[in-house]
Amino acid sequence: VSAPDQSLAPFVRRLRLHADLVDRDVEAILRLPFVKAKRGKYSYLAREGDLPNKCAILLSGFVERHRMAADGGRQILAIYVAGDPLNLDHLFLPTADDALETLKASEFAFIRHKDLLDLLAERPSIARAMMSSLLVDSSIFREWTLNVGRRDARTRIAHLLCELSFRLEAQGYKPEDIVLPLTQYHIADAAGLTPVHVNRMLRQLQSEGLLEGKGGSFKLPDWTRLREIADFSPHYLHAGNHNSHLQ
Amino acid sequence: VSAPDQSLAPFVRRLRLHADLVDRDVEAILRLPFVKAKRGKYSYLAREGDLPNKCAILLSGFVERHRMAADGGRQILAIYVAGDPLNLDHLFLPTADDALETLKASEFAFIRHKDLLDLLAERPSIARAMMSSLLVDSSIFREWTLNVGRRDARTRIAHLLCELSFRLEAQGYKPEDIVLPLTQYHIADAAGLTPVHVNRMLRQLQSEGLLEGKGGSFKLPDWTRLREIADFSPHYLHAGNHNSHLQ
DNA sequence: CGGGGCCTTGAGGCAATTCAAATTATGTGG
DNA sequence: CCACATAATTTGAATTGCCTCAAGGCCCCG
Repeated sequence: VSAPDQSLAPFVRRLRLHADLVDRDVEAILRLPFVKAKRGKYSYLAREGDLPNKCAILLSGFVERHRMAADGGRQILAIYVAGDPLNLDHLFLPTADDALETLKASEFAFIRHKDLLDLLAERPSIARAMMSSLLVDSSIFREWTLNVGRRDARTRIAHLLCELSFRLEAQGYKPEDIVLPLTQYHIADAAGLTPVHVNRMLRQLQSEGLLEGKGGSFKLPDWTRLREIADFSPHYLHAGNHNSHLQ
Repeated sequence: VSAPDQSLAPFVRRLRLHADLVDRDVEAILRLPFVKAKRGKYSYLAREGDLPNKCAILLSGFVERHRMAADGGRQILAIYVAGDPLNLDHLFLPTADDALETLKASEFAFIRHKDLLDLLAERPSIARAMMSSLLVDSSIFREWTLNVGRRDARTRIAHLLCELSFRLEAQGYKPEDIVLPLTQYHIADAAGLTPVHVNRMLRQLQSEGLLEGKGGSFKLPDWTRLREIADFSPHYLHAGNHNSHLQ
């Protein structure tokens, strides 16, 4: 048997953040049938009300999930990084409740629901890993509510940047290589602020030496101090919390 | 065989909102071993960092889930009603990331993780129902982020009340019987506002005829109009969206 | 019938918004 | 590779929704 295609390796890395997988599990995932696809910047993968029959895994790039308010306001609800599954929800809920849009040119693997469900039925340890992954995503949604509901603008923005940076590092990126492809509009919509005010806060963070770069690509030179002012503690991400404690 | 205890019937009703269950499924759930318990008003069921080995199902009453910010601010992240499972997360993630606290005297069923996991392994349709339930909860978390991030105070509060009322109705309560046991502090912490401002908004809603009662027990006399000003549409609750579309 | 939690109201302040305009990047076709 | 169009950032000034601080009143429960 030849070595399988490594395209889904980032997905494996994501699953391994939260649960143990043995080699046979990994092989089974890598052998999943999938269709690879590329999308340009600001391209919609799904819209509210869609009825997808495939799950999308983000292999490279960045994707954002959002929902609209009646007055036209957009709330970004999640930002996905390489390795993240984007819409496992539709394995069990038919209709999409959010839109998915790329933040930059990105690559995806589309996996048919049936193929994924078969795998989960066959290999319980993969099913557990996927459950953990979904539940961590859920915990992240809650942290975003806390962020938007109870933290001031500066803290809120810092927290968002910390989380993304932390998740990218957990996925194997080196801190010094991390570049976030966010415009100030995206940060505003993720933090529940206006772009104007985001701008002022970013300049403040910059003058404090906590932030570098601009034009949609930020770097974080002083991770430790940023973390403090961001009220960021990574408990809620459950990285390294494996579920081997269960029988 | 005698008719099983009906204590877990509200849980069955919750699961049936999102997925189909046959009679044998229902029986299997009702026969789960559980410990019944009562708790008074404002009693903690769990705190951040706990390592529970049982899942709690809310049989009657109300429970709230919250997380704290560094400055002492509390963000309520979910409000649970009779039938809701409170912490299925711990089937797959060992440590609690939020606190759970009763809003009034309530009853619970505690089910050992092992017993629940065995049931899920044995009856895939129940596993699917539970997945749907978890994913709907996840969608609700996202709606709360939108609510807090992008809606003004009046809309935000109205939306919160609409959602609770809708979910209670879906669980079988008659609209005219619905009484929400929330203080203005709870509404404030759920909506990301201060109690003072909540008070002013409630009085405004009251003067518009959209709200009745006070002292921690609200009624909604004009559901239709409240729904409009609340920017509430129940798509995100996926009630009645069954997953029989698969295979 | 007394006390503590919860609600109510007012006045002043501030963080974030709105509106508007100038400046700087980005990308594309010639 | 430059010119041009468009998108994104930056800055200022005025406004406002919500907050803070403070005090008084209600009402439930012991």
